[in-house]
Amino acid sequence: MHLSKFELQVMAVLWRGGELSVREVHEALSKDSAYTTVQTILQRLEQKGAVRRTRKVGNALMFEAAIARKAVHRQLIDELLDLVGGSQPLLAHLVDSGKLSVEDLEAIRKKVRK
Amino acid sequence: MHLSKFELQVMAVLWRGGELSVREVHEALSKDSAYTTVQTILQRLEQKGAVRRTRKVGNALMFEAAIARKAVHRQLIDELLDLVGGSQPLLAHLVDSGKLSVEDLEAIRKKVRK
DNA sequence: GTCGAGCTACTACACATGTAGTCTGCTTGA
DNA sequence: TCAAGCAGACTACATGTGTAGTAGCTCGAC
Repeated sequence: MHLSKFELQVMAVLWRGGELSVREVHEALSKDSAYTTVQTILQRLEQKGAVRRTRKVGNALMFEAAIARKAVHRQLIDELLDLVGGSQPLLAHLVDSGKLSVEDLEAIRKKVRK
Repeated sequence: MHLSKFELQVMAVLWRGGELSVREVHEALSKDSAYTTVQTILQRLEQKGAVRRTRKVGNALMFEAAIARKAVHRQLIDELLDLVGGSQPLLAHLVDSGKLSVEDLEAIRKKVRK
């Protein structure tokens, strides 16, 4: 399954918020897009099986993520690794651009040990 | 500027190979796509300013990358960081999926020191 | 019971992308 | 010199994606 950039943003909202209505997702997205646009994306996500309807609250349908955030993120990361040529180059880039500090590395090293 | 997945694959070939003809790029891509498809992609990349023609060798045009691999990769990585929520989660994923060893971390740590 | 606000379902459209065919012209070897 | 072949230019098309409007239904308040 492939999710577009906007679809991923909507998924991110659902992963954070759990069960949400279209309106709630729309508000979480800072309203850069129209309400109906968010609605359409949610519909497409449902067709793709990434999201499911749970119940109706008043007039509104509630949606929740139907796929795991971890799985999706892992796939994204794997694709990126292919493009940049592995973990080493990726980390090198992060260090270069100052996005990875010695403290970050230390924290991860502890995790690996466990 | 936004490059699609296939466009990125073509760029990767050019970053590796330097100045190449359409045929050479096509062969480097394992011929999963038709020759003319690669031709089209190269054309689009040229329109986007990601690639430029250098000279003619016999009948064939030669192409080379007009944008730096580093800059493109950095952008890709930044986008991914946004999606997964920063370096920490990214590294955590890498560790989880066994793509990041203690040795990798050690190597990077040395780099940071420098 | 009725009406209005809000929500869904359906439809639409432009642009990006992956894919590739065809036509025409240049190049080079015979 | 002339033809065969290779290459470029142009064209085409299905699908994905971002974007949003409209029509009609539903629920709650009065």
